[in-house]
Amino acid sequence: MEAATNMVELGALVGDRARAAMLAALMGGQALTATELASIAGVSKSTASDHLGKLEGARLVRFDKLGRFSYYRIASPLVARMLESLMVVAAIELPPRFCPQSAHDRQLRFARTCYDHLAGRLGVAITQSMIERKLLALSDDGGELTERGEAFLQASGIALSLQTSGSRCFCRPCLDWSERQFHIAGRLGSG
Amino acid sequence: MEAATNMVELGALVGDRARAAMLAALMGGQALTATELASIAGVSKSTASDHLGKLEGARLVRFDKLGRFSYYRIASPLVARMLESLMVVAAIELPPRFCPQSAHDRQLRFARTCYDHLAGRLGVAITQSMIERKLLALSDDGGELTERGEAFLQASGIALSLQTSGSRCFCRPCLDWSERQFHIAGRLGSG
DNA sequence: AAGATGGTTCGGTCTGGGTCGAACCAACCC
DNA sequence: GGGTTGGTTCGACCCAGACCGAACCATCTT
Repeated sequence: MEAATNMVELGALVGDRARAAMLAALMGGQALTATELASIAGVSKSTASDHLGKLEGARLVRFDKLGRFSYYRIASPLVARMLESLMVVAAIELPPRFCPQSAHDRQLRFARTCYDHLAGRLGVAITQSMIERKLLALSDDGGELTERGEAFLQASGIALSLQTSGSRCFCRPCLDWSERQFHIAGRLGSG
Repeated sequence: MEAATNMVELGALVGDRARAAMLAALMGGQALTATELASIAGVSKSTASDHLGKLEGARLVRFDKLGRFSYYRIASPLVARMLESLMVVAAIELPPRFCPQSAHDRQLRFARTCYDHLAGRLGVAITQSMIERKLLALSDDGGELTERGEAFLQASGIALSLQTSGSRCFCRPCLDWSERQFHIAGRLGSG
């Protein structure tokens, strides 16, 4: 089963406290420096450098050198979606356990971006509201604006290029790992 | 970053040769016994039992006891999609390397089911053919049958309940890890 | 030039967890 | 009952890899 060997490598990469903390932080969408990531992960700079080297070697993250700073970020939307799906399963399938919340964690749960779209309590609330007001209809793997929804957005002055022929899905549901509710991914979510 | 701790556990679970081999085997969709999985993973029964216990503890797999046999299977479609996304990233993002193919692997690449829908060289070929003949249109996150496509399936005598109000998306693209091409997931793919 | 800061490389240490065999339990068959 | 096979538990072993500090290089400031 050679096909599985790469998956092993990938899992092992994510299956480390420090690296996972770094990846989770980078899921915020903005690039972070090596020292920032070391601080977040709670390891020394040398250890962080080692980890980041491995993540970069596996093409999970990319980095740009700006002067003496190395700005790391998630390598691709594909990687982001993989991590998101990991977080979803981690949040739902794993047996519940005691999980103390830091102030920073609470703040993150309120409003955060999920790589490239709005998430957290705020993102979920907006989505729920739109569904209740019948502006939006979501299924398991896709979703669409209702006619009322289109009119509503037009009226709100939100400009949207509604051509659905583009390569990116207009919106898709993205199960939020912190709120365990759906929010909106795709073009609509990043508006 | 407590939110990441569960993800670590999950990654570590997948990031082991034996467990990944078991999960990959179970992605075939059919339930397998502990001994079969031990053989596939190339470990002793005791080791396999240990691994399966951990996977079951994390709710990644479920098992039913039938007599003295324990039949293990993937716990949920959510887990299957997570593993699929891992395989996709593993196949694409990781730097290419020499990867010898066993006869069994080649066979698997030709026709396999991806948890619950058709995949492998065959599934990809069907999908490509349908797109070329303009029976099907796929975007990044969704897809739909064209009018020609609906007519074609009707004519082929393939019965489909086309009510899109159901909870499951009619079809969605699923990037194949072995062929690196799209195939069809969702209701259409399992028909 | 000198100092400060970001980042990497290199040895060396140490622990978590993957591994097995043996003993044991449970279900089936004769 | 006695034998066989599927599966789990336990104890002991061992190694991959996570970690750090120190030395080092690169970039920027003064």
